Amino acid sequence: MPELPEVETVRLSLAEQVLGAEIEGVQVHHPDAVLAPPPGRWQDLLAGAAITGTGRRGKYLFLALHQPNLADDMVLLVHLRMTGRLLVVPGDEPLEKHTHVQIGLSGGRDLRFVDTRRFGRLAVLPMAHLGPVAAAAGLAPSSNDEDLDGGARSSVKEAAAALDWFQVREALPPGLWTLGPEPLSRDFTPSYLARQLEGRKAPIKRLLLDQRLVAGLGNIYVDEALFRSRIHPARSAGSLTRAEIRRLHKAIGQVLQEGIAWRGTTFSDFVDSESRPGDMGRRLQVFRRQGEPCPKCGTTIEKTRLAGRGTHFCPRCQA
DNA sequence: CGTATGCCCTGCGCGC
DNA sequence: TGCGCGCAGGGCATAC
Repeated sequence: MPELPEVETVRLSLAEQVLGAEIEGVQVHHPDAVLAPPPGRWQDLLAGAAITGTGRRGKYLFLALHQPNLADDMVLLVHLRMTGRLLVVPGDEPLEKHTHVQIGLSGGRDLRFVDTRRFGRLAVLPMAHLGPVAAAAGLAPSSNDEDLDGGARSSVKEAAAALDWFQVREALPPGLWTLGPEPLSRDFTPSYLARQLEGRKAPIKRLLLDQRLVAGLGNIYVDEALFRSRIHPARSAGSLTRAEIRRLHKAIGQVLQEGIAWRGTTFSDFVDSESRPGDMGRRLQVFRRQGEPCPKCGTTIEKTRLAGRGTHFCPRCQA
């Protein structure tokens, strides 16, 4: 299940592999995988575009696309959800089952979106319409002024018009516009976290999974951060002391950094764009370790259900 | 507004 | 060996 470290791992490997590549063709094999524009428009819209940048915001991954025909840069938005994979493979490789979108690149390679469970989604939109989200994701538009002469200029269309962006905007996931701060940025401070938790009765785990509070945490890293800060996942958020909030804030940063450093957690599906699994799984201290001894105190790790999710914790360390 | 629930979807592991 | 069932869960619609 790709969370922030897994999405960042995919972004980094994609940047190595496809930055500067040109898109030669697009085939949408499963229409449900694309939110917008309609599947039939992808080929014309993307063919000839160059991949000029990568970005990430929470669990959303972005590729910046520079199409010489268009006045504005575009963005390919990807959410991997549970089992989505973005793979770069030789273009003549047989299509793996559940390959929903196939993007042919210069150099005879394919960028493929493969997703067993079909929860993942792709979209193309004008970069300008991502607004502040684009900047927060680390995307910067490139100018078309330099590579157009007067004749070409008159034929340039705006990406907004080409994409019928009103429809595109309607189709985008609403959660994209309400993401909380990046947990590894300066915006995510202990005092911000304290303000968000103040007076809240909900279990701390449920709030940490809410992308509006902080962007990019999922089930794995929430369980790990709560273990490392010695807080029971069912604790009422408003009952956390200042010391506990400081510990939690620190643990969130550490566990995410560690996840990125080890290139993500692989249980079954997750791989980066070179199909390499991540090594963080063996570093996890409680997630999917029910029945094993707690690495700190030896007590048997338990698994319960909280906020609709499997929840792992040490009943002794996390009082 | 805050919170709880069900849905989407496929593969896998379990019990019989 | 085969079959059916439950589980896995991110995000969102819906209900209260």
